[in-house]
Amino acid sequence: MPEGHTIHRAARDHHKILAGQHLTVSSPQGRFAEGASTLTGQLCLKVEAIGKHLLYCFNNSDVLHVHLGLFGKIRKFKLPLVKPRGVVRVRLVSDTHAIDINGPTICRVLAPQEVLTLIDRIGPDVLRSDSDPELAFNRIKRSKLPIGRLIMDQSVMAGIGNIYRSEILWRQKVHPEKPGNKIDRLTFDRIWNDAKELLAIGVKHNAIITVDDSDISKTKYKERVNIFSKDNCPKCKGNIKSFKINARRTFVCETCQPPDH
DNA sequence: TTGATTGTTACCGG
DNA sequence: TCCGGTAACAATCA
Repeated sequence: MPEGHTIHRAARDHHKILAGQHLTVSSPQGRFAEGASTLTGQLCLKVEAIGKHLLYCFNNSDVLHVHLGLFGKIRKFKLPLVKPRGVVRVRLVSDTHAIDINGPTICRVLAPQEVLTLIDRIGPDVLRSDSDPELAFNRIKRSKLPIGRLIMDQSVMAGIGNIYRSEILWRQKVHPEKPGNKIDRLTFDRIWNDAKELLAIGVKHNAIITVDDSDISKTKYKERVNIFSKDNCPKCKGNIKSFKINARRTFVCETCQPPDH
């Protein structure tokens, strides 16, 4: 489920519900996230997203670090507590709400130094105002790897997932197999800015929307994207080609995104 | 039951 | 050292 927009939306939402409160942290099914229950009673200071990572920061300088991976889910409830659905790894309870986290690949408590190490290996996040896109461009321009791989490499730049990758490169007319070192500055800026805008739309609507039509939030998923998992290009009607980059499906219209130039 | 999936990491071999 | 491929892990649904 999650690309960067999902995590940023959760962070914003959870901050409202949890910050400034002493939480109860538990693991209802008994599969304990490492050390999480020790956070019970701690004051939650803030919740923030860095790339696809969620950080719940507490008064004692501990941080609950969550990464949803491919299948992780977050559910939010108003009190009173309801029975957990599926295997809930961690349940965070404030005065008003409960948050259940199912299926994360990472769910653990970090000490301050570990948080710094984590932040250090995450590239600039397109959704954060404190990000420096220069760092991403420096990596890309020195790499022979395909741009489709680089923009989804969270250490190069953070936030883009498999759907946004195909959609952004199509919108910017860049072939996903073009090597990073052939991407000029203007093209990189277009990719970065488009990612920023699209993910922000994603946060707002809680959905991946990459077509330009307005009032699109009510339509079906398939109508919100241009080429991902589609057969024909909405612009030129030509065939969409599909292949894998890094074991993930990628889509390209080789008419609108010519392999050269 | 099988396969696929909006993710990431570790490990191996070239 | 770099890079591609593969497996592993997570949960759910068609």
